[in-house]
Amino acid sequence: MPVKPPRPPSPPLNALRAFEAAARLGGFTRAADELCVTPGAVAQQVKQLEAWAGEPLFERRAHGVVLTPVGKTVGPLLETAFDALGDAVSALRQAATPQRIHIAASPAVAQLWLSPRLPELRQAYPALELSLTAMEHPPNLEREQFDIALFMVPEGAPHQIATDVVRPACSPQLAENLRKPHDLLNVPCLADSVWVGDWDLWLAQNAADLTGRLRGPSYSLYALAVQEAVNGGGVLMGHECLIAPLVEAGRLVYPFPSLVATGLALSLSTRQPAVGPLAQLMDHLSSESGF
Amino acid sequence: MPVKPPRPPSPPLNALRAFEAAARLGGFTRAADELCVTPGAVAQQVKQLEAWAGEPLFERRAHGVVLTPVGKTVGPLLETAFDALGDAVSALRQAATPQRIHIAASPAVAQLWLSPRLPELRQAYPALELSLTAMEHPPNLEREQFDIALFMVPEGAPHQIATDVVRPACSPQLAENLRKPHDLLNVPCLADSVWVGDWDLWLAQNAADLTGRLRGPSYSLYALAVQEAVNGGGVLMGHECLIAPLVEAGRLVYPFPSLVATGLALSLSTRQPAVGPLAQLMDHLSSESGF
DNA sequence: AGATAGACTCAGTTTTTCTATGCCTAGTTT
DNA sequence: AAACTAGGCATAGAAAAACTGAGTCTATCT
Repeated sequence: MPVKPPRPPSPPLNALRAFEAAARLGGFTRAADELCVTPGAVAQQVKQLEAWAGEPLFERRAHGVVLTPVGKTVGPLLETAFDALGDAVSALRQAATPQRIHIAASPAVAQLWLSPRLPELRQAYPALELSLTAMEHPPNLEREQFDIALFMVPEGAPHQIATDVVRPACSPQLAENLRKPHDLLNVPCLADSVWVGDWDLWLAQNAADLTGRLRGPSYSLYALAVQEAVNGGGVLMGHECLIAPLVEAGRLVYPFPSLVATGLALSLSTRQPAVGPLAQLMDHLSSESGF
Repeated sequence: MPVKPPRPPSPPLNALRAFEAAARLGGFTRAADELCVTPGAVAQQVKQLEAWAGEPLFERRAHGVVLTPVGKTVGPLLETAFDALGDAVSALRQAATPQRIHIAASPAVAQLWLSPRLPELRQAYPALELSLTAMEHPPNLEREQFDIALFMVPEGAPHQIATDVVRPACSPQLAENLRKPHDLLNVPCLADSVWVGDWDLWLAQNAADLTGRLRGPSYSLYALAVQEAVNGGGVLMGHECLIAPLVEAGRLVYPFPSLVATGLALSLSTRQPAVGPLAQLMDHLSSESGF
């Protein structure tokens, strides 16, 4: 009859969070990514929670983990709880510093779409403190401290700003050598390492026999490829909504008329109730489809 | 336009918990008590959260703290969130180790009421691993890892096992010298440092003029006072439901017939849905009013 | 005026958490 | 079949966070 040991301990909150993320995302690596730590850290936290519970919560497989029955029971409950916590934190931020707005965007969108519009935004809302973070994948707005996410996502999301269509684009000089799709074999075709399928997509509709036969450098950032195209370094698979300003300015031209939809759309998302300055900003950005 | 700084950080979970407890309980000291840390630790956590939010959440006063408007907004949200978290944790414990039951009880109840009943309980439910923690104040079952709390609380709570009535009690030998209340002036009157008002309460109904005139040692644990009374060391203000076994065994007697209700009741509480072994145990204990 | 309750600060220590590294396993590709 | 890859595991050391303890401070209460 142990009367002494002070109290039965609560499980560490961080371990619960790590488990919740791993359960929701289905893997330690993805959880680690969301929590901005290494997968090893998540593994340790989960192990700690399992030690506390006295039961394994995940079954370890070679390619990822699967929830045990106990884990399956608890996962959704924790998810709800952390959602509530996220709401509370968000309310705190909203109440304490409503003028501080964090925007997340993919690197390409941040540099090509948003960056040119920022000066105007700052002028329209001088009271706001806008900060912008570039990241590959859309953050989970329930969990991460962003107010707005601006990403290319599969069509159908609310607040769609523009559907994504692609077509080759290059500098005016280079365009003179391009009469028909087969001329692409003679120039560098710039590829982006994120949107790798773009060329194949367009070729499938326009010159299927060229698939896989184009050559050219690839870039880790789409904006770099765009820069290269502007400099006449090659033909880019252009996402219309991103390079529109450069086309209007005449620095890029479209050598071929055919455009192909990627099935994605540039879309704006936020937490459910956008109020105050955030709501204004959302409206402003939504209406901003043209330039 | 800061694009670099990895991500806007989430507030530390522990700071949120500390704030939530402080907001709910209305003070750092009480929060510290619930969290099993020192008040200084809570103060630091809260300060950390305030630093994160960029706004004070509490207004510091000489006698405790009061929530600022922002704090008032966020407090209830966090409370809800941590309630949900508590539910999830509780479900985890229930799912992982249903046979492990933690009981919290006040020291007096633990030693005098529960302890004698434990052997029988263990025999009735051999599969259960019962552990018992003694504490002064009832724990918050939503937050602390107890399955059952057994305390003297103001009457009206559900699962009341016995209403609390007091009357003097002493060893049979000592009782021979006690014919009328005024004889109490000639013997040590044992007092408990927790239930300090007991004597006054009884005297008020039976010999108001003696109030404050009785003398005798006081004990930090009621069970010590009981032991002393059994040994003939003085007259105890006896809580009937706690000393009943000793009275039945003839080791204590009641020298005066008058009994007074304290307005408290021994009651059993648990989290909402008691299921499985826990529910059985609850039933067993509830029905256990007599001995 | 003195006592008190409650919160604050700060330094030092303890505890927790994270990273870095290398290893292991089981699908997938060649 | 062999090599490759994705994802998890374990460990040690390093970094960060949390906690304690002691001494202060300041409005209320007596």
